[in-house]
Amino acid sequence: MATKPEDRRTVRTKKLLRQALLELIEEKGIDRITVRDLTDRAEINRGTFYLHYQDVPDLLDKIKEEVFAGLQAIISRMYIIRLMAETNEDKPYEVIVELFEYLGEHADFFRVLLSPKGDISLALRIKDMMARQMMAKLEIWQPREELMLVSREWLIAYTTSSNIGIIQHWFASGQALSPYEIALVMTRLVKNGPARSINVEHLSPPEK
Amino acid sequence: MATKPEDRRTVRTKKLLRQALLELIEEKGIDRITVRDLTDRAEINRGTFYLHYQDVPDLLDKIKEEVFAGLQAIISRMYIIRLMAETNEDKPYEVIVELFEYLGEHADFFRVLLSPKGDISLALRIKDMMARQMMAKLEIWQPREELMLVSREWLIAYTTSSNIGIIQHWFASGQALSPYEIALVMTRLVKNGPARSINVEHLSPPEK
DNA sequence: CCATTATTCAACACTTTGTCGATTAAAATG
DNA sequence: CATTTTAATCGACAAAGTGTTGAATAATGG
Repeated sequence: MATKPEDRRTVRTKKLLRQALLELIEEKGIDRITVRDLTDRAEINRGTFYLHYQDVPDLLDKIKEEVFAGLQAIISRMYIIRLMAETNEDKPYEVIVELFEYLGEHADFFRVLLSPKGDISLALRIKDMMARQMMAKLEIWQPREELMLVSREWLIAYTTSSNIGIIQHWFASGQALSPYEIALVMTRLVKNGPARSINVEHLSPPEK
Repeated sequence: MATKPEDRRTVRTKKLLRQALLELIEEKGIDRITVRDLTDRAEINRGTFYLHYQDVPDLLDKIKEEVFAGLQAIISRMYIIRLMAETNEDKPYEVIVELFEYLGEHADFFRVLLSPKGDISLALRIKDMMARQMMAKLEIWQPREELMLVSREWLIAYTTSSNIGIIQHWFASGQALSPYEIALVMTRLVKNGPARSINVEHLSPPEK
């Protein structure tokens, strides 16, 4: 991946456009952003935009690619099944801590793009990464699908989307918890499931 | 809500626009659809569009409102906590069956809008409906938050997004399961959680 | 049948788009 | 430092989309 170092000017232009895009998405949503909006905000010539990108979605795609590589690296080390089956102490699974640390480092990007005004396809791509990883591991660890309560397909759909949901809510909360704390929350939920997490034995049903 | 019955012509126009919009979203995604695209596809005059809607997002909003009412009615009868805490037999929670029946009745709409090319805000709105409902019930059923493994906030983020994930995957699979079957899958996952669903006791770890 | 109203049609000014050639400014190179 | 290379700017362009208008036409409801 060691490509030629880019001209300082193009680096500056791309950086300004990235920043302008994130700001504008937050302000008016991913649609409704024109090339002129971007270049006005970034204070560059409109023609310059077309020297680097085809259109607004293309710019977004290029920016996404930057973070995908790092994300893929972490997710590929994530053994959700190991988390489910092995870890017994009340400690967060380390790779999940790393995941949230990485997300936090690129918070300006993820906070905007995983928000309601962001880009649905980003969340889907992350989900897809997790799903592939999980399917590969699951086929080895539990080859007898008939022993499972639900088939792999549905378990994966369930788990990946709940994980994304926790990530999205973490940013929506303004990253209220530390990577360690939120990883612990996720670990507990995955290991115990939602039902046991409410502590059924101590419920106070209104009338019963 | 018993408003004046609409002129046949406006009913026809709105129906054609709805159909055209869903087709075009599927073909080219929610962005990139122009008013001209819509009116060409619907075979109506471009000016007619503006007699009913302000712009493309406005049309989408109006169409969404149609199904929200019905959805809200079902979700308000959904006691996810009851599902978690009470039901012990291996039967799907009835309200979830109803939910999937309703989704199936409006499959043309949900299939497109919950897909990758669809509208992120629809899924978020449904999640929000579920979250409000769940928070209200949870505060009554488990007033002592400190007894829970994770706080209400995170439990709700986890549960609602996993539910949306199952719904999205159901449409992505071409509604491969019946409402009863998919409701059973969801019931099992919510009650047992992902970890127990893989049947940990019978795992075959590669080397261990 | 008639009054009402939705739709059509052509036209309007305006914005955005994508591209282009010529010019200017900055960076890389030796 | 001087020279070459390349990025950015500028103005202009046709094409397409936007949102609105007023007059003509057609369908509807009573």
